[in-house]
Amino acid sequence: MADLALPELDPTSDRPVFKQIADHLREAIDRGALPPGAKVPSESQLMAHYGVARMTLRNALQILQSEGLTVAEHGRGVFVRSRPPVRRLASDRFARRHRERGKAAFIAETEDAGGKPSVDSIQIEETKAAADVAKRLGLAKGESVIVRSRRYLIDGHPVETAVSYIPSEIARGTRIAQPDSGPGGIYARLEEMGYRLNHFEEEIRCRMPLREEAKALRLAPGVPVFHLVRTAFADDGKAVEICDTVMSSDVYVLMYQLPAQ
Amino acid sequence: MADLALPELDPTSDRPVFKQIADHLREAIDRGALPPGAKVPSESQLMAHYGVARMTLRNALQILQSEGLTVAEHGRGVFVRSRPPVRRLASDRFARRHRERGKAAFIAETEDAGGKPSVDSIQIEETKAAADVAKRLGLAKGESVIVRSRRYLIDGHPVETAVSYIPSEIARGTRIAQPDSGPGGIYARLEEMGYRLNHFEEEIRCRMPLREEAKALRLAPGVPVFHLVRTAFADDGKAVEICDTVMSSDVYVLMYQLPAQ
DNA sequence: ACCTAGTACATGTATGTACGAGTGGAGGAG
DNA sequence: CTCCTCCACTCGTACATACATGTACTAGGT
Repeated sequence: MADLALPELDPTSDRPVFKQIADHLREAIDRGALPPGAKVPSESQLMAHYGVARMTLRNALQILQSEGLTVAEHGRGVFVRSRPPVRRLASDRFARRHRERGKAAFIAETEDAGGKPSVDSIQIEETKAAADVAKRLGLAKGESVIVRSRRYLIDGHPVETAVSYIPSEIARGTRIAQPDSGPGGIYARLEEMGYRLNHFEEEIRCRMPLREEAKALRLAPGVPVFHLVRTAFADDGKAVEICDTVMSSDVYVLMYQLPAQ
Repeated sequence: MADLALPELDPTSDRPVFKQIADHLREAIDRGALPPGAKVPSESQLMAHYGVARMTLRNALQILQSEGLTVAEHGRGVFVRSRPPVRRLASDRFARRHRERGKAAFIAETEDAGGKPSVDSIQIEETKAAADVAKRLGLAKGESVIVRSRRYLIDGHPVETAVSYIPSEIARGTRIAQPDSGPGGIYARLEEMGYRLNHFEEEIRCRMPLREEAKALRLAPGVPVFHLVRTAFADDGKAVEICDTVMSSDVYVLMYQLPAQ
């Protein structure tokens, strides 16, 4: 703790003690005195250093945690998070040339990056489309859709959940309604069936995860998620699929190319 | 509080009390019993209802706040956040046809959406490019860049901060190095100067804000930010500008179009 | 050599108290 | 009637204490 050089509290400051302590630790992290993976001094050590109550300290540590700077591990200590964004999604990831290699976008990308992709929790059901889904797909309210849910993992770590909706009229009885949708994924099947894909629209939000999302993606506290809704349009201008995905923000960097013209 | 129908605690559950309370309140919010803007029962009311200590309650409320579901207002109460995403950035926002209308992207978009755009804190300086900036701009380390910082507001509320970097060799002595960059913004100036823009690349991350960012954007606790870095490429393939922006996630939804081909 | 119990230490949960500080309404002074 | 003071209620900060629970290491027994 010596090299940390944590300053003393400033009793004249208006800033509350627990925030001052959080500032000191944050600064130490920024400065590199507490590099990623390093153990933050324990609560008792910090209590002794600052001469404050444990609650005050926990409030300070809570701030850092909610900022995503640290993770607490029960019984072990508090550690500085290391968050190397691993995956980048480029804007040509759904290009037909990739699909023709016979691999779904996620699989191809992950292997290219040297990771081991996997998919689990695949569930398929058929239900009436909810209002927003129906709207995006251009369906009448109450029309039926095939719902494909699954979770993507890289090297065993969950990174993304995805739920696709395809009009039942298109997908019923096809391989799209099977757990294994076959080489090239859903989009390859759609094209085989004559729905030549024209373009995609992606809508991106950023927010804190719901409880179930945090659980499914094993997110540390203070980690927000990308919420991405992609709509696939066929050549006739009709939407043929929408895919609702929630992605851990630690792992993803999204990349897009925009025309200037 | 009667219509809230908050359940009693389950003493047999393994789930800690403060999390159970958070669950109840979250459920009430989801259910609509606590609509956006509604006042959450005060700490003392909840203490009476559940028969727990104040700290326990504050822990529960802290969870909701860190999830971005509520905001506490000192002396008034805790309220359910209403967060209508207002702005959508379409992927053609930098199309030349908009630029030729003589308005910068932000101004045009905001006015179209019926808001009053403004820009403040405009600062211009010239410094040596940091490593990552130099790399993106294809400059040698230590080469000089013009740095334009500013903050964008809609109806007086800050929504985005942006910092642009342009090689000094290009921008020095031009209007780009002036606080008012003129009609159509930086990109219009670059094209006038013969750097015909070819395409843009955007790189999007999502994370919790730093303290200064939260302050500059007046973010409530539990609100993450989009961190977007755009690189503008001229027809010769060289990068002519990069723009590093931090956007409040409750105000923005980003939209992109991807080709299928 | 191996396994186990104990122990020290870490964070997690929960109670209680006290006072500070912002908000807004009630009620009295002018 | 208006203004202002005061008070009740809100959340914010900080203290002290207790016990629960997870982790890692050590000493001891088998």
